[in-house]
Amino acid sequence: MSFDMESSYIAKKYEDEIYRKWEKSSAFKAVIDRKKKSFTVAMPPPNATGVLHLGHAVMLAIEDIMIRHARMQGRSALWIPGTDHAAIATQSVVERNLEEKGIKNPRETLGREKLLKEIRGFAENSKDVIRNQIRKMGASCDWSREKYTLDDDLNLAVNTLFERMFKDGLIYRGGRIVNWDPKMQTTVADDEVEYVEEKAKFYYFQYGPVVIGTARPETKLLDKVIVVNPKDKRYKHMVGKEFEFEWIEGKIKTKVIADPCVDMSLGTGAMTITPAHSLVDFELAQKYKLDSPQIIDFDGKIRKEVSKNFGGMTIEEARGKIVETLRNKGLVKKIDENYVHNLAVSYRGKGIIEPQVMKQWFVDVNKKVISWKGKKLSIKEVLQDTVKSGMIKIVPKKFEKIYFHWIDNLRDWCISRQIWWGHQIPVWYKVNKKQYDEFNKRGGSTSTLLNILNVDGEVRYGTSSPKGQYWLRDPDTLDTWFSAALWTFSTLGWPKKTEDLKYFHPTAILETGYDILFFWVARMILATTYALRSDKVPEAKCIPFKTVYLHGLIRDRHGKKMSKSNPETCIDPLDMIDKYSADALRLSLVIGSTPGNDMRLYEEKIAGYRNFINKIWNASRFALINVESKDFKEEFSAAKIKNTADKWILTGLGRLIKSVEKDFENHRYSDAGMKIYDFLWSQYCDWYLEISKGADKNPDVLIYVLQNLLKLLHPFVPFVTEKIWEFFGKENLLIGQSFPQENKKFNFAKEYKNFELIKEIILQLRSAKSEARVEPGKKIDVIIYAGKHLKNITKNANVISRLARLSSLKVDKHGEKITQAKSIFVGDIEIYIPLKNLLNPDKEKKSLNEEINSKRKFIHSLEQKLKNQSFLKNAPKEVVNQQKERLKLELTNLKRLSNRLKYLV
RNA sequence: GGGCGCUUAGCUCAGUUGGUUAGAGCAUCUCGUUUACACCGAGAGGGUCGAGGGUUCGAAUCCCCCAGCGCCCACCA
Repeated sequence: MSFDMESSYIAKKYEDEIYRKWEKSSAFKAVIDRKKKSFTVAMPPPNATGVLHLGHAVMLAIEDIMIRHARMQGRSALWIPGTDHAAIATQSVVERNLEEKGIKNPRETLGREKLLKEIRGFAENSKDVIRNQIRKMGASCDWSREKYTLDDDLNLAVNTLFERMFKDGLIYRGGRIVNWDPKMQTTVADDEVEYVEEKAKFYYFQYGPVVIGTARPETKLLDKVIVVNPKDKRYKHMVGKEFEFEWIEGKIKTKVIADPCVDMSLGTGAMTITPAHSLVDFELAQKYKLDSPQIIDFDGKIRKEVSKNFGGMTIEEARGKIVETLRNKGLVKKIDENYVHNLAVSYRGKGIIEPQVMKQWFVDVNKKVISWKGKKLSIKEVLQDTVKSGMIKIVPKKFEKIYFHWIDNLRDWCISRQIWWGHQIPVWYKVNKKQYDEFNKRGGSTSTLLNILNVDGEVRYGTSSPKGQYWLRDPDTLDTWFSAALWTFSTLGWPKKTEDLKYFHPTAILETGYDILFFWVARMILATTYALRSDKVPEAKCIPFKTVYLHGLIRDRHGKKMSKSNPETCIDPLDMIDKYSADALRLSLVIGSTPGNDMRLYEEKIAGYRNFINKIWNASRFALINVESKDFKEEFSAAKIKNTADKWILTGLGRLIKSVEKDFENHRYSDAGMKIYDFLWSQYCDWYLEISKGADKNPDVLIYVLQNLLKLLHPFVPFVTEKIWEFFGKENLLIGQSFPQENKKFNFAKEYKNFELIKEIILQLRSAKSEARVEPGKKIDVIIYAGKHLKNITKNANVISRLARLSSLKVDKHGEKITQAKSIFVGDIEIYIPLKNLLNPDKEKKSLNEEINSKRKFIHSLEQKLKNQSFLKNAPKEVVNQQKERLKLELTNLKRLSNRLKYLV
């Protein structure tokens, strides 16, 4: 064994080298082995837009723990890495960069092909950056199976699924109200709309016979219908009648209808509707077969066709002007300046959402076409069943409720986006010559144009043009979550029937942040159940994963979201790796975090775990210094263990392993990590190594426990443990070792208990102003120097009598006859008690009195309890006996305390 | 408006089916440095477990109510 361990662990020096070693060893590569069970995790693909942030770091840390643990358990563990093209996010970043470079309106200036080339270059570049960052975290993923959502084979998967859903009528083109982002010029899904509270003006206008309230006067240009509640007495007489009166641009005719959806208590109880720019109004208009004229165009301006005076104006301009017009006509009744409402903004682009009626592509969530457990079910129903029936478990459970609630409110999913970066929709429209020419003349960039041209003819699926003239391919792309939804099986080769797919799917667990439960997790269930289900494939094989583990978000020390705009609290994982090691960062992200709960992170926390990493290093260093290479045996029998301390640490290790294994089963990674942390630091180092210093060491046990601890720690802190493993001069890497199992032969319950008692005694003696010392070269394991006048140290009366019981030490009934140095044996451990260091009698008296008082109180309450009939009747016997014994003990303690007090006086 | 959480030491958080006198890390203070480690060791102080009520022999834990904070969903004409 070569020995060149520095006195502290230098992560920077080793981490990259160790990662290369793992990669070279093909330890990450998952092999199909029918004798083994598979364990698959599909890595949530980071967006190919830039840099790794803490959200990725926490995901990588937890998943790597799962994977390394499974691998060490002997399962064929596959972790599929990859990246996501992140349609809107990426395109908007690239467009912004180009604009900063001075290229105005990049879509028009560059055109489709050139812009896509720009984006592709950008994405390739960030993919490289991300790959390296994933390596920096120590992620043991199978790089040979790396995927990208725009790879050819994943493209094929997307198109295949689209085709099938299209033919099943699950994907349809429909004119419905969608969330339109005028800034990015695209639709976004319902889930991608965020609401931001905003203070705005709320206007009350005289609208013919009624007063209406609105925050958006500009949408009222063409309102022609008044809606009231049928029960509303104020308006009952008007229902069904028509009115003619002066409005924004001259006289208009208006009809009054009644519908129960109107809230009488809200505003004036009367409203007008704008079907083209409000979901509720749109649904009402459909119910009563009303027109839904478009008022605001796709650029967010008033349409010229709609208004002579306001056409072409932006919303803000028009709003002011319209209110002015109405004021001049005397129709403004009141303006509420402090109206607070929620402004809908796009989750990605932060553009203000304008609802628009458009023909777009949707996934029907209510059509019953999936064969599921003997019935034809809808997407919604299958989504519900997978979780309700327990096929898929969500950790923590509270998210199951949130999931069901989401399904209840789920509407058809709009999957078409009017951007270019992504999977182009594989459908073609039959148009006439005029439409064809016009489309091409005007650039044909998005389906917005198809809407303007009113394309409404035959539609065919295909990735190449159907035969015949005048076919136009839909220029739009699919929602990025559509391809992401296929991630677990498209990465394994679907639609081809690959061996990988058969062996590694369904994946064991999906680990991700709870913030994308709906965006992604639910949609994966949606896509997988539909895509994989057939008569030959049973339901249980048609789920993407068996468990969903949702981690919390990382927040700064004040509980706020970390954002790059605040560099003071924003932590860059790479900085932290550089400063404190990847291992320390990993621990800080895992320990103290419970699934589904947000966690606060700050630098001191990471520094704390860096200290622990160093502790592992030094404990190993100490052990290795003390043991020559051929000095220990890896296998030994229980009979060879003689020392109490050895028996104690081995038993403790067994218990630790058992408990850690249980924690892994229950996804309690934080608990598992904390237990190993505590065992290594507070038991192995603070007790076992200290004790071994003065004694004849048993190198077998010393090394055995250390090696087991390294194995236990490896999933959490792979780098440092692997590096230390090298010093054992083994051929095989630690990553490929098997995870420790409890060795039942090394279970010495009696000695374990004894040693725990010794620890307690020593602690009590220590707290009595004493010192723990180890004397080299002596036979004894522990020497305790207790304070002088031990007889006056009240706390230890009990200790002394317990010591007496355990040893041959003679004390009188009050335990106060120890007046000089003594050494006693507890088992094979000798405790040496010289008396020195005088304590302050006054102080002692005071604290003694306090203690006696609190003891009295406690004894009183115990006595009350033991007199209580219902306690005696109902409490379990063991508890009663326990309490009785305790009372006895406390009474003797009280006696001793009182005696001690007398003695002092 | 509907739903879901959270509130435990100065700070960050554990506390598994109710069961000894409620725990850890950091921070603070005191002492120490011996065969690994100052990124160290030993010790101390610090909590009416958000408020109130209930169930129970026994509640941080279960139930009710109140307060504060947060999240999700819906919607705001």
